[in-house]
Amino acid sequence: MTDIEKTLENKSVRPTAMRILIYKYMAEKEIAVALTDIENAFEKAERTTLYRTLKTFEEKGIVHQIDDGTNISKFALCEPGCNCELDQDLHLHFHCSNCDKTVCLTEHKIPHINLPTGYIAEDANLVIKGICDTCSQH
Amino acid sequence: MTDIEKTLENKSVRPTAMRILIYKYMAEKEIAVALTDIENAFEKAERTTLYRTLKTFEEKGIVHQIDDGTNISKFALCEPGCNCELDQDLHLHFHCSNCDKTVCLTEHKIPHINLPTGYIAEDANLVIKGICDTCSQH
DNA sequence: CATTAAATGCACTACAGTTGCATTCATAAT
DNA sequence: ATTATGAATGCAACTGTAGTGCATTTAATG
Ligand SMILES: [Mn+2]
Ligand SMILES: [Mn+2]
Ligand SMILES: [Zn+2]
Ligand SMILES: [Zn+2]
Repeated sequence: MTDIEKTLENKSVRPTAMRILIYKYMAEKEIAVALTDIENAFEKAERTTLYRTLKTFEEKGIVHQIDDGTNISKFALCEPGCNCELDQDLHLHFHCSNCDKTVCLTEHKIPHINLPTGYIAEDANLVIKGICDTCSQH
Repeated sequence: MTDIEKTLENKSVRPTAMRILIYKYMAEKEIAVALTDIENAFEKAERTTLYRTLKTFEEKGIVHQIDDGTNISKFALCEPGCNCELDQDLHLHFHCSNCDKTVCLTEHKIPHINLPTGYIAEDANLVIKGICDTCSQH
């Protein structure tokens, strides 16, 4: 049994062939991926299966969904120990307006924000847009 | 000439009947509105006209577009003196998961964030999700 | 009134997201 | 080993937002 299979089983997700492929694909990519990215990476992939796989992964805390402002949902593997299903891993995300990639800045947490009276915060999303490290070198 | 007409002309936007109506509608609403909200508010409204009106308003700095994480673009009137077309009015937004409304917290600016080396910030979007002041009272 | 450009209305496209249902597959019980 | 069961997948279709092309109407100008 491979590491990926173990990871999936630990999260109560049956390690099917497609799920393992998707997990591996996301692990190799260092950036957040869209449904369409995965679809294009595997010629034989069925959009619905990918969609439901990502949904399952998200529900089981394997990936987290990212809204980077492009109106296309991105997904990234959760770090080990990340409890984002409890909204307790509020790291920020960076979207490069040049190469269009979105990355997790897992070490950079969203600072605490004081809200007006009556407002109760449950979750937060912070996206910085700009030029990524790769693009700024050229 | 009404105040609204003056405001539009000051921003080099011709104050047509529909534009005045849309502006008035947004001014009366205290919350951010979606294209569909406006469409439903005026039976006779043409979706394309609303779409292009909001686009014009945004280009001329009359409204700013808000990505509140719902994947439905919202719009809100800019405060007087807001220069959001220069990405210099980085206030945060609050989205209520109960009543689904989105509000500008114009007094609450997005704190400065230190990024890893090589990353250049140009814009930022911070959305807090939770329970709004109205919903938390009940 | 005639000219001209902006604004609007209508039709249609593009695409991410989503769902229903039939089929296949894996697992566990018999 | 066979069968029963539910999960996973494949296929088709639908939804809703966003966006574009083009003809027509409207408003400003001389
Ligand atoms: Mn992330
Ligand atoms: Mn705002
Ligand atoms: Zn880049
Ligand atoms: Zn509310």
